[in-house]
Amino acid sequence: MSLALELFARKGYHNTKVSDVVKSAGVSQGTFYWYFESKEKLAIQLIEDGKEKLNKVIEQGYRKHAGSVDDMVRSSARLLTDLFEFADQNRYLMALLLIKGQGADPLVRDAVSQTWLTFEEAFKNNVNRAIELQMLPSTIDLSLRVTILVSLITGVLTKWLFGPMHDVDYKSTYPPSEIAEETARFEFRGLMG
Amino acid sequence: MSLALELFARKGYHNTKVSDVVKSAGVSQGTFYWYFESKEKLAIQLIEDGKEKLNKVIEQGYRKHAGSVDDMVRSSARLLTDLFEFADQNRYLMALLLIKGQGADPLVRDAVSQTWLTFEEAFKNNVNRAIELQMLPSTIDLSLRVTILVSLITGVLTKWLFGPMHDVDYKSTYPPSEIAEETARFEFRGLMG
Amino acid sequence: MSLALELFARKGYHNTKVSDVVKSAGVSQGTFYWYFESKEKLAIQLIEDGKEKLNKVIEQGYRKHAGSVDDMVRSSARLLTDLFEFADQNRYLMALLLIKGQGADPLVRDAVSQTWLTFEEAFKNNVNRAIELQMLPSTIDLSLRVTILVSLITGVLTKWLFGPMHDVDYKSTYPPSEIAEETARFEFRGLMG
Amino acid sequence: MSLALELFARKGYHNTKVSDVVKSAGVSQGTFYWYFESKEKLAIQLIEDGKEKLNKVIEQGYRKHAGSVDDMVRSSARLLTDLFEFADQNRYLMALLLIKGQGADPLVRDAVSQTWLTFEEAFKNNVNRAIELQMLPSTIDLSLRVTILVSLITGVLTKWLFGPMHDVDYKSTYPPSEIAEETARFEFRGLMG
DNA sequence: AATGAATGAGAATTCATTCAT
DNA sequence: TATGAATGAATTCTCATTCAT
Repeated sequence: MSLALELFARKGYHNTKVSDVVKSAGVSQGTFYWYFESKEKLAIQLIEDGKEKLNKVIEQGYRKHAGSVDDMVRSSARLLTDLFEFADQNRYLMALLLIKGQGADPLVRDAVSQTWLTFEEAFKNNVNRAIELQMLPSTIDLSLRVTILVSLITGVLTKWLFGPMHDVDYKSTYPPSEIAEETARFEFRGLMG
Repeated sequence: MSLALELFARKGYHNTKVSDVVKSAGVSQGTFYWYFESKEKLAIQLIEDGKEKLNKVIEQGYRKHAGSVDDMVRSSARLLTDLFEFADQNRYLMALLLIKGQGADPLVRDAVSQTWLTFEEAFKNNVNRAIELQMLPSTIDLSLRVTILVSLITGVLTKWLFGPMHDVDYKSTYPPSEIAEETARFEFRGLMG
Repeated sequence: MSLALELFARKGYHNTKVSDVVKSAGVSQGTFYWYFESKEKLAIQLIEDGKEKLNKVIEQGYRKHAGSVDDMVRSSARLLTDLFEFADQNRYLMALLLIKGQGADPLVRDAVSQTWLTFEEAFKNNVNRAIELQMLPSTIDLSLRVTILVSLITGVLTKWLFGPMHDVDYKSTYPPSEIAEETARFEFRGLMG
Repeated sequence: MSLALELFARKGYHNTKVSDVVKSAGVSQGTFYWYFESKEKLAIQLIEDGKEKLNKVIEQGYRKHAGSVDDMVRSSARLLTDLFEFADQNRYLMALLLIKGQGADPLVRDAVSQTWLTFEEAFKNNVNRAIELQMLPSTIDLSLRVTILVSLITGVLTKWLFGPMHDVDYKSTYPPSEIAEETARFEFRGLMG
């Protein structure tokens, strides 16, 4: 299955044939259909499994106590570092979620979109929590700012992971912590208004 | 051709069949091949035509004179407003460039990637210009910040245009100017460090 | 038309597209159909025109008077020299008749076959004439020997013109007269029994 | 596969559609591509398999010991009888090699040409052997005579198998042995100079 | 559980021919 | 006469899926 994930990530959904998947796994075509209902279902399952893992990372960073501004930037940076590290260790999953999934069939695309909806929801909760704890000013356009924030994070993540040419094997020169801190600074300043 | 663009944008490259394109245009299958070498070449041509138009928008916003900080935010907001308005009026093109292109065949993907490389280059020049004019502090990690900036812009653009579900017909509640201004503020604060 | 002949000879009937023919002639596709009913008819016409020319060559060599054995070999060699020279000057025609024509459509193939039937007939008449003039012994298996004779001639002609790889641009090291004389010797000895 | 060979022989390469082949075999179109990479590869494989079989026939006739002139004619006649019998039992193969193959695509044509190159080589070796054994005079133009000899054989073979109209179902009135003997006589006289 | 041969519904593309101008 | 855009039927090939073993 992780072999299939790599293939989807590298070649895209449509350019990954069932025959490619079984070849890489060293089994027969028929065997594939004993394990998976269809190619589409396999892709959806891969995405949903990935969604769970991704959510766990974000939930762990969920803000619990109030703190100073410094605390806030630091905890944001920590969460983003976790996220970037997770992403780096799950490149094929991220490639499917960030880049290749949208070229697939409707149900696969929906699974990808759901993943990012959940992701955004988690961030919204986190920002809301910061407002509750009065670490951030409450503004009317919170939703817009969170939108921008999530766009910033996925945008940076994509570029950091895959570079400008969307190469699955791209390796950024920046370590996760550095990109996370810089992004957190953008985030903080942006959210502070 | 713009009909094909819409189809690519809506259904993706692989799920848009040549038969769909000709049906929507009301011509025969053979006629398609009188005008286009292949489906792949058509997609590439659409992307390259779009790239030109997109570049024109950005070039017009190129910074010429020094100015105050306020000037800078305002001129950035103006450029972004132009960009968002262009994107809004060329939703199908942007869908292909931002979302659907990466699911296509290698040469099509390359054309998309080239478009964003050029895009990033233009922004880098613009920021460099601002540094020359001493509107921005020169920092070592300019490249990283521009990367983040471009990620921010494409991320916001994608979400504003197509919403969280990547729906081609999505309509944001924010007008171009507002999203542009808010993004410019993020940008400015981020770039100022 | 001679351009079409060359294309048929080089690429074969099916691999020569009407679009190739018109391109080489510098006219439009439509114009082709003003001059020729169809691609098939064009090929047939080319073959039938060639048949006429080929027949003229053989008819000129038709035996009129009795002569010595030496006369006979010499007149045979002369006929074959004429034939080989004609063939050399009409390589594209010969390629179509000897090699490429059989890959074409039924009616084209028939035209080719008819050409060789006529060719064989002419040789049969010539041998008959030699028997009448008592230059050759009358044998029961004349027909078989003429068959072998014609096979010999077309076989040698093909190889001499196009070499072992059937290359239209092949150039034999033997001049027409030499190959003709050698073939005539084979012929004479064969026919004499 | 032998069904495909028959179709190629009867209708020619281009007029034999993959759909014809699968229809005659009673399988689906997809099955064809399970067994063969492409129509072209199938034709090439058929030709190369045939080449092997044809070579075996000629190799068995390879001259080993010196003998009288009579021996030579007899052994030549025996080889040719074998060849004609083989050809008669492999009419479809011979039709492809002798007639239809040249109308096909370049790679198929090359496979056919290679077959005849090998064939000629084998005959050249055989004649050389006869010269070594001093059964034939050594002459300068051996190469020319072998060329003529091979032309004679393929020419006679073609006519004997398929008649003047190149009809795959043609049946000559001469038995293999008779045509072989007559051809051997032509051959012998020709080679003796 | 596993195989691998078989399927068949399309897919892109080709090309001889037609036709309005 | 000549054009070139348009046609559509035909063709090769693909590939997710099925099924007998």
